[in-house]
Amino acid sequence: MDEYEVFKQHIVKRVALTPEEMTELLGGFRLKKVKKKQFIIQPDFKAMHRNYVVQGAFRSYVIGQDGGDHTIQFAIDDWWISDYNSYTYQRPATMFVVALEDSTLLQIDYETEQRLKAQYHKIETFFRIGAERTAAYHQRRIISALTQTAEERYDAFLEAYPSAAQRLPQYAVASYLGMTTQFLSQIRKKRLGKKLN
Amino acid sequence: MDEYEVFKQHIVKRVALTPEEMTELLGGFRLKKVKKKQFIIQPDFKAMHRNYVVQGAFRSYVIGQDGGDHTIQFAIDDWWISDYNSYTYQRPATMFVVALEDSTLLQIDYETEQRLKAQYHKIETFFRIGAERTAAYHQRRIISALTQTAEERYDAFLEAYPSAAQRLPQYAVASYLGMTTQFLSQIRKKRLGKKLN
DNA sequence: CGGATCGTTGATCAACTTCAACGGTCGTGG
DNA sequence: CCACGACCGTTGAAGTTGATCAACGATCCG
Repeated sequence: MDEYEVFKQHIVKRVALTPEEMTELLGGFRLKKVKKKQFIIQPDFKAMHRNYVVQGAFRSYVIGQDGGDHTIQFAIDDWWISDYNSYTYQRPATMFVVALEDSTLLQIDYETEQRLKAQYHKIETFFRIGAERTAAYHQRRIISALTQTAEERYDAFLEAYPSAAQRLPQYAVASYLGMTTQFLSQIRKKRLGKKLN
Repeated sequence: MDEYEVFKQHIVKRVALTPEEMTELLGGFRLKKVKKKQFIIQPDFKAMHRNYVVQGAFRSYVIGQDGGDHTIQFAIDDWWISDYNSYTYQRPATMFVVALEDSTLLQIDYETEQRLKAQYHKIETFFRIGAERTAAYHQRRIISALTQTAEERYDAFLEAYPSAAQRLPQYAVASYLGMTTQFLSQIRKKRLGKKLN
Protein backbone atom coordinates (compact mmCIF):
# COMPACT_ATOMS: atom_id res chain seq x y z
CA MET A 1 0.00 0.00 0.00
CA ASP A 2 1.04 3.56 -0.65
CA GLU A 3 2.85 5.06 2.35
CA TYR A 4 0.79 8.23 2.46
CA GLU A 5 -2.38 6.16 2.41
CA VAL A 6 -1.38 4.48 5.70
CA PHE A 7 -0.75 7.87 7.23
CA LYS A 8 -4.02 9.26 5.92
CA GLN A 9 -5.90 6.54 7.77
CA HIS A 10 -4.03 7.51 10.91
CA ILE A 11 -5.04 11.14 10.51
CA VAL A 12 -8.69 10.36 9.83
CA LYS A 13 -8.93 8.46 13.09
CA ARG A 14 -8.02 11.65 14.97
CA VAL A 15 -9.72 14.50 13.16
CA ALA A 16 -11.99 15.22 10.18
CA LEU A 17 -10.23 17.45 7.65
CA THR A 18 -11.42 19.13 4.47
CA PRO A 19 -9.64 17.98 1.28
CA GLU A 20 -7.61 21.18 1.32
CA GLU A 21 -6.49 20.71 4.91
CA MET A 22 -5.62 17.08 4.24
CA THR A 23 -3.53 18.01 1.22
CA GLU A 24 -1.72 20.70 3.19
CA LEU A 25 -1.02 18.41 6.12
CA LEU A 26 0.21 15.52 3.98
CA GLY A 27 2.27 18.01 1.98
CA GLY A 28 4.10 19.00 5.16
CA PHE A 29 5.56 15.51 5.53
CA ARG A 30 8.45 14.05 3.58
CA LEU A 31 9.02 10.37 3.04
CA LYS A 32 12.29 9.05 4.37
CA LYS A 33 13.78 5.56 4.24
CA VAL A 34 16.38 4.65 6.81
CA LYS A 35 18.51 1.55 7.17
CA LYS A 36 18.86 -0.51 10.32
CA LYS A 37 21.27 1.10 12.85
CA GLN A 38 20.95 4.51 11.27
CA PHE A 39 20.44 7.43 13.67
CA ILE A 40 17.76 10.02 13.07
CA ILE A 41 18.44 12.03 16.25
CA GLN A 42 21.67 12.47 18.22
CA PRO A 43 22.64 14.40 21.36
CA ASP A 44 23.78 17.99 20.88
CA PHE A 45 21.95 18.32 17.58
CA LYS A 46 18.50 19.87 17.58
CA ALA A 47 15.73 17.39 16.84
CA MET A 48 14.59 18.75 13.49
CA HIS A 49 11.57 16.51 12.94
CA ARG A 50 8.56 14.88 14.39
CA ASN A 51 8.60 11.34 12.98
CA TYR A 52 5.70 9.12 12.04
CA VAL A 53 6.74 5.49 11.53
CA VAL A 54 4.98 4.11 8.47
CA GLN A 55 6.77 0.82 8.75
CA GLY A 56 9.74 -0.39 10.76
CA ALA A 57 11.01 -0.01 14.32
CA PHE A 58 12.88 2.65 16.28
CA ARG A 59 14.21 3.12 19.73
CA SER A 60 15.09 6.29 21.62
CA TYR A 61 17.56 6.16 24.47
CA VAL A 62 19.89 8.15 26.67
CA ILE A 63 23.32 7.31 28.04
CA GLY A 64 23.55 7.71 31.82
CA GLN A 65 26.70 9.05 33.50
CA ASP A 66 27.53 5.43 34.35
CA GLY A 67 27.73 4.80 30.61
CA GLY A 68 24.61 2.64 30.71
CA ASP A 69 22.03 2.76 27.98
CA HIS A 70 18.39 3.49 28.87
CA THR A 71 15.50 3.13 26.44
CA ILE A 72 12.96 5.92 26.67
CA GLN A 73 10.59 4.87 23.94
CA PHE A 74 9.95 2.46 21.11
CA ALA A 75 8.06 3.23 17.95
CA ILE A 76 6.89 0.61 15.52
CA ASP A 77 4.33 0.82 12.70
CA ASP A 78 1.84 3.65 13.14
CA TRP A 79 3.60 5.30 16.09
CA TRP A 80 5.40 8.61 16.51
CA ILE A 81 8.85 9.24 17.89
CA SER A 82 11.19 12.14 18.63
CA ASP A 83 13.12 13.74 21.48
CA TYR A 84 10.18 15.79 22.71
CA ASN A 85 12.19 18.02 25.00
CA SER A 86 14.42 18.91 22.09
CA TYR A 87 11.73 19.21 19.43
CA THR A 88 9.17 21.08 21.54
CA TYR A 89 11.60 23.65 22.90
CA GLN A 90 14.00 23.57 19.91
CA ARG A 91 16.97 22.88 22.12
CA PRO A 92 19.85 20.43 21.63
CA ALA A 93 18.80 16.82 22.01
CA THR A 94 19.87 14.59 24.89
CA MET A 95 18.65 11.40 23.27
CA PHE A 96 19.61 9.07 20.47
CA VAL A 97 16.92 7.76 18.15
CA VAL A 98 18.04 4.80 16.07
CA ALA A 99 16.40 2.44 13.58
CA LEU A 100 16.17 -1.17 14.77
CA GLU A 101 15.09 -2.34 11.31
CA ASP A 102 15.07 -0.93 7.79
CA SER A 103 12.22 1.53 8.11
CA THR A 104 10.02 4.06 6.38
CA LEU A 105 9.23 7.39 8.03
CA LEU A 106 7.13 10.42 7.33
CA GLN A 107 8.87 13.49 8.75
CA ILE A 108 7.63 17.00 9.35
CA ASP A 109 10.04 19.73 10.33
CA TYR A 110 9.46 22.19 13.14
CA GLU A 111 8.85 25.32 11.08
CA THR A 112 6.41 23.61 8.74
CA GLU A 113 4.50 22.18 11.69
CA GLN A 114 4.26 25.61 13.32
CA ARG A 115 3.07 27.21 10.11
CA LEU A 116 0.39 24.58 9.48
CA LYS A 117 -0.87 24.71 13.05
CA ALA A 118 -1.16 28.49 12.89
CA GLN A 119 -2.85 28.44 9.52
CA TYR A 120 -5.40 25.66 10.00
CA HIS A 121 -7.39 25.28 13.18
CA LYS A 122 -8.04 21.57 12.61
CA ILE A 123 -4.39 20.81 12.01
CA GLU A 124 -3.73 22.42 15.36
CA THR A 125 -6.36 20.08 16.76
CA PHE A 126 -4.62 17.12 15.18
CA PHE A 127 -1.33 17.88 16.92
CA ARG A 128 -3.05 18.79 20.17
CA ILE A 129 -4.63 15.35 20.31
CA GLY A 130 -1.25 13.78 19.64
CA ALA A 131 0.38 15.73 22.46
CA GLU A 132 -2.38 14.79 24.90
CA ARG A 133 -2.00 11.12 24.08
CA THR A 134 1.75 11.31 24.43
CA ALA A 135 1.29 12.93 27.84
CA ALA A 136 -1.20 10.27 28.95
CA TYR A 137 1.07 7.48 27.66
CA HIS A 138 4.06 8.86 29.53
CA GLN A 139 1.98 9.12 32.68
CA ARG A 140 1.11 5.43 32.46
CA ARG A 141 4.80 4.61 32.17
CA ILE A 142 5.62 6.63 35.26
CA ILE A 143 2.93 4.81 37.20
CA SER A 144 4.29 1.49 36.04
CA ALA A 145 7.86 2.40 36.98
CA LEU A 146 6.81 3.55 40.46
CA THR A 147 4.37 0.82 41.39
CA GLN A 148 5.62 -2.41 39.81
CA THR A 149 8.53 -4.79 40.30
CA ALA A 150 10.75 -5.73 37.36
CA GLU A 151 8.80 -8.93 36.81
CA GLU A 152 5.43 -7.18 36.90
CA ARG A 153 6.64 -4.58 34.44
CA TYR A 154 7.67 -7.32 32.05
CA ASP A 155 4.27 -9.00 32.35
CA ALA A 156 2.50 -5.72 31.74
CA PHE A 157 4.70 -5.07 28.71
CA LEU A 158 3.94 -8.48 27.22
CA GLU A 159 0.27 -7.85 27.69
CA ALA A 160 0.23 -4.28 26.37
CA TYR A 161 2.55 -4.78 23.39
CA PRO A 162 2.70 -8.50 22.53
CA SER A 163 3.85 -7.91 18.97
CA ALA A 164 6.55 -5.46 20.03
CA ALA A 165 7.86 -7.97 22.58
CA GLN A 166 8.38 -10.48 19.76
CA ARG A 167 9.91 -8.06 17.34
CA LEU A 168 12.29 -6.02 19.46
CA PRO A 169 15.71 -7.18 20.65
CA GLN A 170 15.87 -8.32 24.24
CA TYR A 171 18.46 -5.80 25.37
CA ALA A 172 16.20 -2.99 24.21
CA VAL A 173 13.17 -4.38 26.05
CA ALA A 174 15.22 -4.81 29.21
CA SER A 175 16.49 -1.26 29.17
CA TYR A 176 12.99 0.05 28.40
CA LEU A 177 11.69 -1.77 31.47
CA GLY A 178 14.50 -0.44 33.63
CA MET A 179 16.43 -3.66 34.26
CA THR A 180 19.56 -5.39 32.98
CA THR A 181 19.46 -7.92 30.15
CA GLN A 182 20.75 -10.52 32.59
CA PHE A 183 17.85 -10.01 34.94
CA LEU A 184 15.31 -10.15 32.14
CA SER A 185 16.92 -13.40 31.10
CA GLN A 186 16.38 -14.75 34.63
CA ILE A 187 12.72 -13.84 34.51
CA ARG A 188 12.26 -15.53 31.15
CA LYS A 189 13.98 -18.66 32.38
CA LYS A 190 11.64 -18.96 35.34
CA ARG A 191 8.72 -18.54 32.98
CA LEU A 192 9.82 -21.43 30.75
CA GLY A 193 9.28 -23.84 33.61
CA LYS A 194 5.66 -22.87 34.02
CA LYS A 195 4.49 -22.19 30.51
CA LEU A 196 5.72 -22.54 26.97
CA ASN A 197 6.61 -19.18 25.50
CA MET B 1 -4.13 40.04 43.93
CA ASP B 2 -7.27 38.95 42.16
CA GLU B 3 -7.21 35.22 41.36
CA TYR B 4 -8.17 35.63 37.74
CA GLU B 5 -5.39 38.17 37.30
CA VAL B 6 -2.78 35.57 38.26
CA PHE B 7 -4.24 33.16 35.74
CA LYS B 8 -4.39 35.82 33.06
CA GLN B 9 -0.65 36.34 33.38
CA HIS B 10 -0.19 32.61 32.97
CA ILE B 11 -2.23 32.61 29.76
CA VAL B 12 -0.46 35.60 28.28
CA LYS B 13 2.87 33.84 28.64
CA ARG B 14 1.64 31.08 26.34
CA VAL B 15 -0.48 32.74 23.69
CA ALA B 16 -1.72 36.16 22.55
CA LEU B 17 -5.51 36.35 22.70
CA THR B 18 -8.00 38.98 21.59
CA PRO B 19 -10.08 40.52 24.40
CA GLU B 20 -13.03 38.40 23.31
CA GLU B 21 -11.04 35.16 23.37
CA MET B 22 -9.59 36.06 26.75
CA THR B 23 -13.02 36.71 28.18
CA GLU B 24 -14.34 33.45 26.81
CA LEU B 25 -11.42 31.43 28.12
CA LEU B 26 -11.50 32.98 31.59
CA GLY B 27 -15.28 32.50 31.59
CA GLY B 28 -14.77 28.77 31.14
CA PHE B 29 -13.06 28.50 34.51
CA ARG B 30 -14.71 28.51 37.91
CA LEU B 31 -13.00 29.48 41.12
CA LYS B 32 -12.88 26.80 43.78
CA LYS B 33 -11.46 26.87 47.29
CA VAL B 34 -10.51 23.58 48.88
CA LYS B 35 -9.35 22.76 52.38
CA LYS B 36 -6.27 20.76 53.25
CA LYS B 37 -6.84 16.98 52.90
CA GLN B 38 -9.81 17.45 50.62
CA PHE B 39 -9.89 15.26 47.49
CA ILE B 40 -10.63 16.71 44.09
CA ILE B 41 -10.24 13.42 42.17
CA GLN B 42 -10.80 9.86 43.33
CA PRO B 43 -10.50 6.43 41.66
CA ASP B 44 -13.59 5.13 39.85
CA PHE B 45 -14.99 8.61 39.37
CA LYS B 46 -14.35 10.38 36.09
CA ALA B 47 -11.96 13.33 36.39
CA MET B 48 -14.37 16.14 35.58
CA HIS B 49 -11.89 19.02 35.52
CA ARG B 50 -8.55 20.27 34.45
CA ASN B 51 -7.23 22.20 37.45
CA TYR B 52 -5.06 25.29 37.54
CA VAL B 53 -3.59 25.95 40.98
CA VAL B 54 -3.81 29.66 41.74
CA GLN B 55 -2.41 29.18 45.19
CA GLY B 56 -1.78 26.15 47.36
CA ALA B 57 -0.40 22.62 46.91
CA PHE B 58 -1.73 19.33 45.58
CA ARG B 59 -0.50 15.83 45.13
CA SER B 60 -1.72 13.07 42.83
CA TYR B 61 -1.01 9.48 43.69
CA VAL B 62 -1.99 5.88 43.08
CA ILE B 63 -2.20 2.93 45.45
CA GLY B 64 -0.21 -0.09 44.26
CA GLN B 65 -1.47 -3.65 44.81
CA ASP B 66 0.94 -3.85 47.74
CA GLY B 67 -1.09 -1.06 49.32
CA GLY B 68 1.79 1.38 48.96
CA ASP B 69 1.21 4.97 48.01
CA HIS B 70 3.01 6.42 44.95
CA THR B 71 3.06 10.10 44.10
CA ILE B 72 2.65 10.80 40.40
CA GLN B 73 2.71 14.56 40.44
CA PHE B 74 2.76 17.65 42.58
CA ALA B 75 1.22 20.97 41.71
CA ILE B 76 1.87 24.17 43.58
CA ASP B 77 1.19 27.78 42.60
CA ASP B 78 0.86 28.30 38.84
CA TRP B 79 0.84 24.58 37.93
CA TRP B 80 -1.82 22.30 36.49
CA ILE B 81 -2.98 18.96 37.80
CA SER B 82 -5.43 16.19 36.93
CA ASP B 83 -5.56 12.47 36.18
CA TYR B 84 -4.70 12.90 32.51
CA ASN B 85 -5.64 9.38 31.50
CA SER B 86 -9.04 9.88 33.03
CA TYR B 87 -9.62 13.43 31.86
CA THR B 88 -8.28 13.03 28.33
CA TYR B 89 -10.18 9.83 27.59
CA GLN B 90 -13.11 10.55 29.95
CA ARG B 91 -12.69 7.24 31.69
CA PRO B 92 -12.81 6.42 35.41
CA ALA B 93 -9.82 7.74 37.30
CA THR B 94 -7.15 5.53 38.83
CA MET B 95 -5.56 8.32 40.84
CA PHE B 96 -6.29 10.36 43.91
CA VAL B 97 -5.67 14.10 43.84
CA VAL B 98 -5.62 15.70 47.26
CA ALA B 99 -4.93 19.17 48.67
CA LEU B 100 -1.82 19.38 50.85
CA GLU B 101 -2.73 22.89 51.99
CA ASP B 102 -5.80 25.11 51.90
CA SER B 103 -5.81 26.05 48.22
CA THR B 104 -7.43 28.03 45.47
CA LEU B 105 -8.13 26.46 42.09
CA LEU B 106 -9.48 27.50 38.74
CA GLN B 107 -11.34 24.59 37.19
CA ILE B 108 -12.59 24.00 33.69
CA ASP B 109 -14.82 21.07 32.89
CA TYR B 110 -14.34 18.72 29.96
CA GLU B 111 -17.29 19.80 27.84
CA THR B 112 -16.52 23.49 28.23
CA GLU B 113 -12.92 22.90 27.29
CA GLN B 114 -13.92 20.96 24.17
CA ARG B 115 -16.35 23.67 23.14
CA LEU B 116 -13.85 26.48 23.58
CA LYS B 117 -11.11 24.63 21.72
CA ALA B 118 -13.47 23.94 18.81
CA GLN B 119 -14.73 27.50 18.70
CA TYR B 120 -11.49 29.46 19.03
CA HIS B 121 -8.34 28.47 17.22
CA LYS B 122 -6.07 30.25 19.67
CA ILE B 123 -7.67 28.60 22.67
CA GLU B 124 -6.91 25.30 20.98
CA THR B 125 -3.34 26.52 20.68
CA PHE B 126 -3.28 27.36 24.37
CA PHE B 127 -4.21 23.83 25.38
CA ARG B 128 -1.96 22.28 22.77
CA ILE B 129 1.02 24.06 24.27
CA GLY B 130 0.00 22.84 27.70
CA ALA B 131 -0.22 19.24 26.51
CA GLU B 132 3.18 19.43 24.83
CA ARG B 133 4.78 20.73 27.99
CA THR B 134 3.13 18.08 30.08
CA ALA B 135 4.47 15.44 27.69
CA ALA B 136 7.98 16.88 27.79
CA TYR B 137 7.86 17.14 31.59
CA HIS B 138 6.76 13.52 31.94
CA GLN B 139 9.53 12.45 29.58
CA ARG B 140 12.11 14.12 31.81
CA ARG B 141 10.73 12.24 34.79
CA ILE B 142 11.00 8.92 32.97
CA ILE B 143 14.63 9.67 32.10
CA SER B 144 15.33 10.53 35.71
CA ALA B 145 13.67 7.36 36.99
CA LEU B 146 15.60 5.16 34.56
CA THR B 147 19.04 6.72 34.79
CA GLN B 148 19.51 7.94 38.35
CA THR B 149 19.95 6.42 41.78
CA ALA B 150 17.68 7.42 44.64
CA GLU B 151 20.26 9.88 45.91
CA GLU B 152 20.79 11.47 42.50
CA ARG B 153 17.05 11.84 42.03
CA TYR B 154 16.80 13.65 45.35
CA ASP B 155 19.62 16.00 44.36
CA ALA B 156 18.01 16.72 41.03
CA PHE B 157 14.69 17.37 42.75
CA LEU B 158 16.25 19.82 45.19
CA GLU B 159 17.84 21.64 42.32
CA ALA B 160 14.81 21.70 40.04
CA TYR B 161 12.19 22.54 42.68
CA PRO B 162 13.90 24.05 45.72
CA SER B 163 10.78 25.76 46.99
CA ALA B 164 8.64 22.65 46.58
CA ALA B 165 11.19 20.63 48.53
CA GLN B 166 10.76 23.01 51.47
CA ARG B 167 7.02 23.18 51.31
CA LEU B 168 5.95 19.60 50.70
CA PRO B 169 5.84 16.88 53.35
CA GLN B 170 8.72 14.44 53.28
CA TYR B 171 6.67 11.31 52.75
CA ALA B 172 5.21 12.87 49.60
CA VAL B 173 8.63 13.80 48.25
CA ALA B 174 9.96 10.29 48.95
CA SER B 175 7.10 8.59 47.16
CA TYR B 176 7.43 11.03 44.25
CA LEU B 177 11.07 10.08 43.93
CA GLY B 178 10.29 6.37 44.12
CA MET B 179 11.82 5.53 47.50
CA THR B 180 10.68 4.95 51.06
CA THR B 181 10.51 7.73 53.61
CA GLN B 182 13.10 5.85 55.65
CA PHE B 183 15.59 5.84 52.85
CA LEU B 184 15.09 9.51 52.13
CA SER B 185 15.74 10.11 55.80
CA GLN B 186 19.04 8.25 55.50
CA ILE B 187 20.09 10.39 52.57
CA ARG B 188 19.25 13.57 54.44
CA LYS B 189 21.16 12.42 57.47
CA LYS B 190 24.30 11.82 55.43
CA ARG B 191 23.91 15.26 53.98
CA LEU B 192 23.83 16.98 57.37
CA GLY B 193 27.37 15.88 58.04
CA LYS B 194 28.67 17.61 54.97
CA LYS B 195 26.59 20.75 54.71
CA LEU B 196 24.07 22.66 56.70
CA ASN B 197 20.59 22.38 55.20
C1' DC C 1 35.26 -18.16 7.87
C1' DG C 2 35.85 -15.00 11.69
C1' DG C 3 34.59 -11.20 14.44
C1' DA C 4 31.01 -8.67 16.47
C1' DT C 5 26.57 -8.80 18.56
C1' DC C 6 23.15 -11.02 21.38
C1' DG C 7 21.24 -13.86 24.90
C1' DT C 8 22.36 -16.86 28.81
C1' DT C 9 24.08 -18.60 33.29
C1' DG C 10 25.95 -18.49 37.94
C1' DA C 11 28.32 -16.15 41.85
C1' DT C 12 29.01 -12.16 44.42
C1' DC C 13 27.60 -7.61 45.81
C1' DA C 14 25.15 -3.17 46.55
C1' DA C 15 21.07 -0.38 46.74
C1' DC C 16 17.11 -0.05 48.68
C1' DT C 17 13.16 -2.17 51.41
C1' DT C 18 11.03 -3.98 55.37
C1' DC C 19 10.22 -4.28 60.10
C1' DA C 20 10.12 -2.40 64.53
C1' DA C 21 10.46 1.07 67.75
C1' DC C 22 10.70 5.93 69.33
C1' DG C 23 10.20 11.20 69.89
C1' DG C 24 8.13 15.35 68.24
C1' DT C 25 4.39 18.07 66.62
C1' DC C 26 -0.10 19.10 65.15
C1' DG C 27 -4.94 19.39 65.50
C1' DT C 28 -9.07 18.28 67.68
C1' DG C 29 -12.57 17.34 71.13
C1' DG C 30 -13.58 17.59 75.78
C1' DC D 1 -6.70 25.57 76.83
C1' DC D 2 -5.09 21.33 77.83
C1' DA D 3 -4.61 16.26 76.84
C1' DC D 4 -4.64 12.77 73.90
C1' DG D 5 -4.30 10.43 69.64
C1' DA D 6 -2.92 10.62 64.93
C1' DC D 7 0.49 11.71 61.88
C1' DC D 8 5.23 12.56 60.63
C1' DG D 9 10.12 12.05 60.49
C1' DT D 10 13.98 9.34 62.26
C1' DT D 11 17.07 5.44 63.47
C1' DG D 12 19.08 0.83 63.20
C1' DA D 13 19.09 -4.17 61.98
C1' DA D 14 17.88 -7.68 58.94
C1' DG D 15 16.27 -9.03 54.51
C1' DT D 16 15.42 -8.78 49.13
C1' DT D 17 15.51 -7.28 44.75
C1' DG D 18 18.03 -6.53 41.13
C1' DA D 19 23.02 -5.01 39.55
C1' DT D 20 27.61 -6.25 38.55
C1' DC D 21 31.23 -9.23 37.04
C1' DA D 22 32.88 -12.85 34.32
C1' DA D 23 32.59 -16.39 31.15
C1' DC D 24 30.40 -18.99 27.38
C1' DG D 25 27.49 -20.51 23.24
C1' DA D 26 24.72 -19.09 19.37
C1' DT D 27 23.71 -16.37 15.55
C1' DC D 28 24.23 -12.99 12.26
C1' DC D 29 26.64 -10.70 8.73
C1' DG D 30 30.33 -9.12 6.00
